[in-house]
Amino acid sequence: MAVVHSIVSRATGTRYVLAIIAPRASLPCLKIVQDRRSNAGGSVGRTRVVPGTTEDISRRFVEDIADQDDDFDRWYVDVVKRAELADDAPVRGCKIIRPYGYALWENMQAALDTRIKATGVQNAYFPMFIPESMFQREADHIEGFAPEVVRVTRAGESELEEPLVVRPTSEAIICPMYARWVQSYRDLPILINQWCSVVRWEDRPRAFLRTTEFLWQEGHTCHATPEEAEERARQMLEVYRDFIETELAIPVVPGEKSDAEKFAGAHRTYTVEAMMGGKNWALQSGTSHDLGDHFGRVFDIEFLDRDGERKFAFNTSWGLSHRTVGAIVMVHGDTNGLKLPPRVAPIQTVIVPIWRKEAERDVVEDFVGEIEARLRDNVRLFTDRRDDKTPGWKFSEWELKGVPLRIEVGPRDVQNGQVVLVRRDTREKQSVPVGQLQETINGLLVQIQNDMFQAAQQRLTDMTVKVSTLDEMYERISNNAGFSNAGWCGNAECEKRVKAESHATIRCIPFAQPDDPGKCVVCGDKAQHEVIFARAY
RNA sequence: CGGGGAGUGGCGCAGCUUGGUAGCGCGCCGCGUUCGGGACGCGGAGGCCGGAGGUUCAAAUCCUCUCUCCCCGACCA
Repeated sequence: MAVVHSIVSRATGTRYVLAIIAPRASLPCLKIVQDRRSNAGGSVGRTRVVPGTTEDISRRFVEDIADQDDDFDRWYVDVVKRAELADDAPVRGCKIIRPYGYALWENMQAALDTRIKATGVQNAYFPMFIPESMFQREADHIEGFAPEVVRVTRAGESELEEPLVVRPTSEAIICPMYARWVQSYRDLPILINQWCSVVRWEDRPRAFLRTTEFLWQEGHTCHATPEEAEERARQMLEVYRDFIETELAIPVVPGEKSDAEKFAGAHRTYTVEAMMGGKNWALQSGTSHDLGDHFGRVFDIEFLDRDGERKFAFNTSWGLSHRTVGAIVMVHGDTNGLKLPPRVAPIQTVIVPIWRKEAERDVVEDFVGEIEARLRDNVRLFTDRRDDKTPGWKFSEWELKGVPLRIEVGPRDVQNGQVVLVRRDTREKQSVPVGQLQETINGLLVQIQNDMFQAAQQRLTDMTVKVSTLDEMYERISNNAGFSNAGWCGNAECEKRVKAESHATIRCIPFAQPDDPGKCVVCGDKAQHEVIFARAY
């Protein structure tokens, strides 16, 4: 059935496999498939090994995203590019967020922004440039960010009298402004958020997950008491948890960071950690910091309290970035591409009209118009009317782009007054009479959102295992087996050793703790907490 | 910042060992036939071969220098 030849390119060391396949029909089918063992750059557009029968191959004739199990990182890059979420920029480490990816981000922004405002926070905007001297006032802060800070030293034709730092985060410019605005306890609290981009020079960029410039929101609050700041930090973490689980259908583990993993200059750092697909690595998906009065002291945010005492204010900061877009891709995606949660999907339902002859086209088009009129106001809808693509091509395309529901409308459907409705997540098809379409779609979108969350929750549960020995834990880590729960004595040395030996870090100390955390998985002393060890992006 | 690899139409690559003025697949444009799971035929457009210098009658190909990107390691949302 298939004749296979193997050729190794001298130039690149790449092995090519020529598979000549006898097809069902008379058309000869020659497929060049490539075994990627070279590290040559570039990925999109190549063809690859497709095991199976002739039928499989004709079905997946042009398959050019890597297989998830085969090479998950490559799969991620391919999907992001092919689904038109993002593209490479001419500047190192920077990415273009394309309209489809940006529409997704906008939907996420809207949902999160609403939640943030509901807690009494207002939006504002602070400049991206920070005078270097201001940035350097906080020692831990400058030390923490020094390797990745970009400085501007020239403007126009002249050297700047003082270099400007391009914000890697905005504490250093927001806190001095708070110092100016706060005189009395009556001026507190200040609750401000800003949507902006920040710049951190990165060595190993990955679209959405780690780029030189990235989009996020950063909230900065200022309080009269440590209790209030602590409460706010915890409150915003809960906002993130709710947002990520409800809108993105991604289950997370909320908890506290160890000292080593804390934000530079923070009193306490809280995090929500999610488990990605493929390698089951962790992704820090949102963080909230109780900064104590540290930044208040450094930046002179001083006020007269109601007891007549002068005091330094207590701050929090909290951020969630567009790396959560990457989380959606990695948590929900499958071998066919993206799978977007209905609540944030730019297109919730796509209509693919099908016809053979011009006469059919008119009939189908009328019917499609009727369907659009029924659905338009309640569903984010798009009709793919391109006539240079076949329906089959469109099915694959919209699956790749992760649209939750697809409506197929052909002449047969028009005749029966129904449509074929297909779920992206399960690929199940059903025929639905147009009269019931609106109702069915509304129900399915909710169902899909729930099912996606449940599936991710199931995997998180299955892939989180309590370990009691280092060997067991390292075994899991090297097998990409997911999260390992383990006792930890609280000693930074033990944490460091694990990182050096396995690349895994303490992702967080979960809020949900067992009655007895047992013994430290490293040194065997009595454990203070049960923590999650995992590799992270 | 250490180790490895690659730069040739939009994308993926071949050509280089053995110099002779660039080719394939996909994509793109036009026309026609198609269209219920990634269609096909015919006809087109598109490249000073990353850059600079050198050798030569002649350089994508040989030599020197340089830039960029990618992959693997140490740091990070």
